Amino acid sequence: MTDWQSLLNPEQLAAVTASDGPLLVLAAAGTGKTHTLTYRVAYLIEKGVAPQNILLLTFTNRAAREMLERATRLAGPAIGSLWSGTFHHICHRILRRHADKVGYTRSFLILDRDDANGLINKALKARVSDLKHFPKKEVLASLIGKAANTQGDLREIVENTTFNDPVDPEIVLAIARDYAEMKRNANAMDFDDLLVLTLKLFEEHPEVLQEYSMRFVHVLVDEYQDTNIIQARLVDLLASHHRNLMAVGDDFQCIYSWRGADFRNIMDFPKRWEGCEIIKLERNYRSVPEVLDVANAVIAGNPDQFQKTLRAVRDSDQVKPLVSFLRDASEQSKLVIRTIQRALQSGYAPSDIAVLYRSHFHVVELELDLRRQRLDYTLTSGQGVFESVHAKDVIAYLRLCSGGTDEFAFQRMMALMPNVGPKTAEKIWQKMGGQFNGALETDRLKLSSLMPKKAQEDWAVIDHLIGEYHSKDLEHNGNRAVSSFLDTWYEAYLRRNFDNAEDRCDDVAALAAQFERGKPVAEFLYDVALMTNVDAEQARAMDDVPGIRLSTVHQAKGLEWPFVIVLWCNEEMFPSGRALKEGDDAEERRLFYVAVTRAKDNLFLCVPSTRKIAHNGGTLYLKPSRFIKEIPNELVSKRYGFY
DNA sequence: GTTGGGAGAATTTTT
DNA sequence: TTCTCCCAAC
Repeated sequence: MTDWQSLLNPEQLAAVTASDGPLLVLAAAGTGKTHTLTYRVAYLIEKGVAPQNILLLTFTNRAAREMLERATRLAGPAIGSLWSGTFHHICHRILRRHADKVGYTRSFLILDRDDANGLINKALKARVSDLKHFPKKEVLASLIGKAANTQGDLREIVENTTFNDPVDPEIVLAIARDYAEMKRNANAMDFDDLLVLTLKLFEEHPEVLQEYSMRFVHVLVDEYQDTNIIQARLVDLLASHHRNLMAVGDDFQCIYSWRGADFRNIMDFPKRWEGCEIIKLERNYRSVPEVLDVANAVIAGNPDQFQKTLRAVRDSDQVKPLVSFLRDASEQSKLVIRTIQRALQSGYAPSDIAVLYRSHFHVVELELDLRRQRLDYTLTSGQGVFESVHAKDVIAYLRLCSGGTDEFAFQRMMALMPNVGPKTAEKIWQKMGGQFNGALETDRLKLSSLMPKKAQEDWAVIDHLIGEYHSKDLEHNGNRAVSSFLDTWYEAYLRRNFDNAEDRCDDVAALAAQFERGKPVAEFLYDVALMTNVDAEQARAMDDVPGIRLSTVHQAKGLEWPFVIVLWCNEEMFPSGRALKEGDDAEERRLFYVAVTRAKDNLFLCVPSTRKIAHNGGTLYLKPSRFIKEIPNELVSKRYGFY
């Protein structure tokens, strides 16, 4: 028997050993949320609950992996049969079994953002002639996504949004309908559909819901404050039979409302789950009191929260967080680099240091300077490896190899052929009768005969590869399939078309290396579809020595570093001007709170006073962030200029 | 219909 | 500085 008492503080112990029934754990930053959740899993298993009767829902793959690893260490390998993963993963898993009940086949495809935007663009072009005075595909995608994630009325959303030019909601509705129809015809779901259709499945097929709600005796949800209405509803349904629901979250850290997250879900949890127990975790093990004082001061600016105060467990180190007022980006860069070098000299490892910022473009200049100084860093924001064109090409090739009808992979491969553009590709697709299965020789022969003369030679190579690696051979030869593709054709293609072909090849090789762990290709392809650049970087960093971490605040949630530097604490930057246009500053303040609470020992806040405007070279004056002004003077040291 | 050049715009956060 | 769109030439 495990001695839980010696491993946990009284509040954590209460949460871990809570009896059956609904339970809300309000866990402030750094109070051992993950710790508590993993011990809860281990406790349940020790108590005799079978792992396959436990469902653990998270928001990121990283959190899922981390908790599973830790719980395995506590409870042993049997834990493998526990269901854990992101909402999207679990929904995906469920839909693979029941997709036929919501109008799809079980071999449905998953659209990434580019695929989805491409379809929307198609609908847009068909409906609107004057594209200059109509919202772009990205804007339309976000409107449609907002409607899906909030289960709201698209017309209302359009009517309540301000555009440069007046927009007829009818046209947007028509485009949304076209988009939905195209998805269905292609047997494809976007990310939102995974959630929406699972909910639909449960609501329309009580027998399916019953199977899962009976199976999951215990449902545990991490980061509950970031659930949107669909996710909250899914959780309610899944836990409806046994009523053993443990929701863990921190309303202070709700930072995804632009994606439909609604922190009222956590505020209303006690109402929806009557008689639920509430436990607050407020003892912070992470940070020195100087950092926590700032964090508490920052969040005090927000109304409408569960009252929680971070209480330090650690002793003071007598060093207050530092606010540095600087002239411009280059001075900021210099200061950051000097700070990093001093930290390294005093014995910190590069991986102890993180540089955080509101938006990816804030870090571009610093990245160049770090490279010049030959400091190792890991950048996780911006476009990830899996989002790059070349990675998608390779994935499309793998999808074709693995058989089944996949119009998106088909179109992408066609576009790589010389003299084949969108029109020809579409024509060939039609002549193929709207299908191509790489596993069927008849399909491959037919396709080869339809290729234009100029593309024949290139296609013959690909056709040969697909033939060689079709379904059954492919299963455990993913990396070989990819390296053959690279060696016999794609590398040459890259060299012909790009001057950074080397880098692209490296990315592809890294992708091939993902197979080394013996994962079947089909599974790999599903994972890739739901993977983010954070996951990609992490997979890569496993072998490398991780350097200084450069990350957006969003990606930094749940992580901690001894040294944290926050860039661009200015109005318009942090809080972001765009976000302010959408609503009040409460969410930006929560985001700033998340940034501050990542720091264990040292916190540096940078406040440059100007920035360059990228295109015309002009200079823009920036006020210090309101969040800096809200911190009482005595809680921080202030430094002006670069010494 | 495709391709490549050139001009122009643009920079939130992510499953 | 990097992607994206538009137009003109093959």
